[in-house]
Amino acid sequence: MSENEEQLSDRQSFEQEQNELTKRRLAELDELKKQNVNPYPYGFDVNAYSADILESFRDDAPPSEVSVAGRIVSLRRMGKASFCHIRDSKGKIQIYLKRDDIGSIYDQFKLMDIGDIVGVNGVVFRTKTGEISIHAKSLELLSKSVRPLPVVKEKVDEQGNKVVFDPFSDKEMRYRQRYVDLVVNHEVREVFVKRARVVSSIRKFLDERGYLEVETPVLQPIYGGAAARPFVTHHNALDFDFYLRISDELYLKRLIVGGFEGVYEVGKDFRNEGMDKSHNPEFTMLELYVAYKDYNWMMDLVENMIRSVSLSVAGSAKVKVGENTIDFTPPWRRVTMLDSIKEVTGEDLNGKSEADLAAAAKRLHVEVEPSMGAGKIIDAIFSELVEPTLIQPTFITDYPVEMSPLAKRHRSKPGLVERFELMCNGHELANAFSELNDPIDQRSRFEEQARLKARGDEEAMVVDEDFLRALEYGMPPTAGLGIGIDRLTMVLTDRESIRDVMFFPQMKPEK
RNA sequence: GGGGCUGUAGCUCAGUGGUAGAGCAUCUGCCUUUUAAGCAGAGGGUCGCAGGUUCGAUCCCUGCCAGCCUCACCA
Repeated sequence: MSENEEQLSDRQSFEQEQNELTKRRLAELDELKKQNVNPYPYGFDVNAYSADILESFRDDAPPSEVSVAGRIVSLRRMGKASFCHIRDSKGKIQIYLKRDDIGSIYDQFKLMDIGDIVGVNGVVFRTKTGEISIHAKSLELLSKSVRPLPVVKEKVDEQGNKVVFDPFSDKEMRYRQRYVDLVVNHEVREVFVKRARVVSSIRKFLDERGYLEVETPVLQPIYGGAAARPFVTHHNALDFDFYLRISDELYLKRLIVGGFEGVYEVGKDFRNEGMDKSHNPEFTMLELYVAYKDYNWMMDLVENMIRSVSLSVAGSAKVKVGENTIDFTPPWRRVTMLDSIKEVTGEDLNGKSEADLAAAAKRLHVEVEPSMGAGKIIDAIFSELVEPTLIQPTFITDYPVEMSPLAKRHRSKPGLVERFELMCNGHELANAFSELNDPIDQRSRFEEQARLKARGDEEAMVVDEDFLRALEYGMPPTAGLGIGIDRLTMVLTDRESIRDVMFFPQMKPEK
């Protein structure tokens, strides 16, 4: 079937899909056109918003006239007078329409429905039952809705709690048709407003310190900077397969080599792996690299930055997340990975051989594979036993070198690197290190990764010769940081699924 | 990938091996300050898809599709 034929067939199926409700609305649309009403006009002069009107209304003030626009979300018709609520970007407000006041417009209004977008001009007043409303002098259809919206009703009970009836709650539909979710479940909108504030407050914080926001390639000939499987795509003109980036790291460090002393990028990374409550195939990452600094300095910066983000987004350094209250007030606890394991399990793994580590894992009922090296065993014990216990923001420091091929060796602890992860609410929020800038060591670390890859580790890194060449020219000592913006937003908005902080989380295509 | 749960009207959900149900929404009538408006009446369904068992399947069985939870994997 050709593309055109498919489109044609889609249109036919849309027509077949029309049910009684849709047909009814299409008939109303025709009737409005017959009455010379343009159901899709070009604009409307708005001069007021629902929430502002409700806030500024005074019973003893002279009546004020306003023009508002929004979507009809509830409707109560009583013969020759009607009430409806319209929702605009700031909230909703009741409209009162009386036939004797608006004449033929009232007949047009009878052809409108929940879901239609209207502009209203009228006078603000308070009804008998006390609700601040707009007494319409005119009403104009701004967009006719031909597909019925879920109708959610709510009331406030005696205790002052909002009770919702028939909520639009089907998760699949809420994600696939986020536009409906946003219209009907208005509180969803708040999450995304906060998300935008997370990003803008990070930008403000970093810009104020003089770091330069940059953009680096999403399509990369070699992927790197993280342990993950990539997506592959094809460039036709070059006849070459590119990878969608799994991280920005190696490009940003090239810019440090080039002489920028502080660069950051906020962008999408793509990882071709499983999906769950904290993983989406594409996600947003902040990466920051600052020359002449190390990971200790970076911990200070992260504390200050996230405190400042929390203040901007939540209005406080303390945030309620599920059952817990998380306090981002610095300083945060800093503990080495091995010490944290010792605290939780009583096992001192410092300097232990691989066999000793495997035995310790067995004692702790942590499953390990024979193929796992020392670093992976330690990581497995940490992930399973320690990570879930870390609710308050905590820096876990000094990781085994074999887990961190891009991090600089620890200045005093053999076998470890200068790396930290920020743990919070039982999850990792950030990852950072003193960046490895020794080109000889970097080459041998890549070669070790290549050996792992040859052994079947699909997530091992590949050797990036151009990146090595850049390091050979010389990179200053540098501190690097990555923060998962989605996960940070989850904490700051108290959402337990990454899907709830993304407008359009990945879904299998509808059939 | 394993396990569990789910899919019935526009929305939220009951339900049964024998013509498919409710509330809200919709439609008709009445109603000029209602608010989960109300009163009276009416219409609306490929019971996710495809097979199988059966005289008969929305229900039982198998496969598939999609979603959620969970484990594994994974930053």
